[in-house]
Amino acid sequence: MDITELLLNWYSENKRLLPWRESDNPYHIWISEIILQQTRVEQGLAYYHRFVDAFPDVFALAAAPAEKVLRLWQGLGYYSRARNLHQAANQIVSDHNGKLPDNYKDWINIKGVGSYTAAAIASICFNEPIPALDGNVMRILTRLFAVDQPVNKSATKKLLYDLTMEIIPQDKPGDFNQAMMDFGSMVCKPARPLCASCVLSHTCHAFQSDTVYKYPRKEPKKPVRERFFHYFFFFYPARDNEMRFFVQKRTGNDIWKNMYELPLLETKEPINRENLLNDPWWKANRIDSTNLLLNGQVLEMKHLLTHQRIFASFYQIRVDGVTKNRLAKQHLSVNLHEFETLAKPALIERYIKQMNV
DNA sequence: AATCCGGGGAG
DNA sequence: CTCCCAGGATT
Repeated sequence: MDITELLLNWYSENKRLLPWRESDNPYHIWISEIILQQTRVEQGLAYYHRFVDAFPDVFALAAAPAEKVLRLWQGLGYYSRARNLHQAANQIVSDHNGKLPDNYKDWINIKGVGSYTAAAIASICFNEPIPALDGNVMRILTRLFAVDQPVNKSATKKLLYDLTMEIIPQDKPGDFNQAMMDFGSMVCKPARPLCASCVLSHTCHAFQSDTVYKYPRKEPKKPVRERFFHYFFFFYPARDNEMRFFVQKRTGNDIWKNMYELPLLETKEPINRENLLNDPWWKANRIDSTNLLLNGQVLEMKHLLTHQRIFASFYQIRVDGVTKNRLAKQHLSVNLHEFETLAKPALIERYIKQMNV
């Protein structure tokens, strides 16, 4: 038996039972593929259920406010996926009468859909024999064929694409692509792959030469950027004695675009209390910091992203009437309940939760 | 072709 | 801690 046949046999006996596999609705496949980009199945599962429940079809998704889509995505990361998905739904409704594309070429033109996702949808839903190269697949291939080039290079990806083109079956490309993903996550795992029980080990160049640990090769990545965020929980009692505080929406090309956070003073370096109070930020926000922070409590939190390390300090400050009015001009005033409905970074969510303890 | 964009789980 | 996950857009 050849690789393809062995793999499909393995798949028929070991495939994972996943909700989107019980459906032949391209919308479900599409949503699942976007959610699972750079995201483990276990992490994405609950989001998938909530998402298709809230937005059962492309029309519901297109009609939804962008803020609601982003809020549902909260905690999943890579939020451009949510923004693009919403744009894509509107794109499909306005340009395609709400009919989802039925081929690779048209899917690749949809916002947020790249070569992998277009290949996955086209092969699973429409039987187009196009390789869907994700991290799992590239790991399997580099081991199977002992590919020495680093996988985080586009030239290597092209090579692996051509290799896969050789073994993808014309009759069931969807099963093949999904089989590769399951096989990669269950057998040909990043660490401690199950070579002893692998049905492909006899043809695996890495296994045969006892060099599985060398693959996939990766070019070292550059060090992460460090950032220092100083968040201010400016609170005040409203007329009904309910606590309200100020938040703002992040704009520009930075992390957490369009999500809500507390008023933020960012510095390039760690900063002491005195320099913090003398920062031009206060003048820019027209706040008199002279008597601020004197006995406010500070909460330190470290937040790790793939490419950034954020050291966050949270300052709780009760503001007087004048400061409140100043802040109100450039910030949104909310209570805890209202803030709950807004999309916010995991760091902010973590702070709010911790605060209530 | 390189860089940026999140968050969480495994080891 | 480090690495990786059903990658894509931007530059």
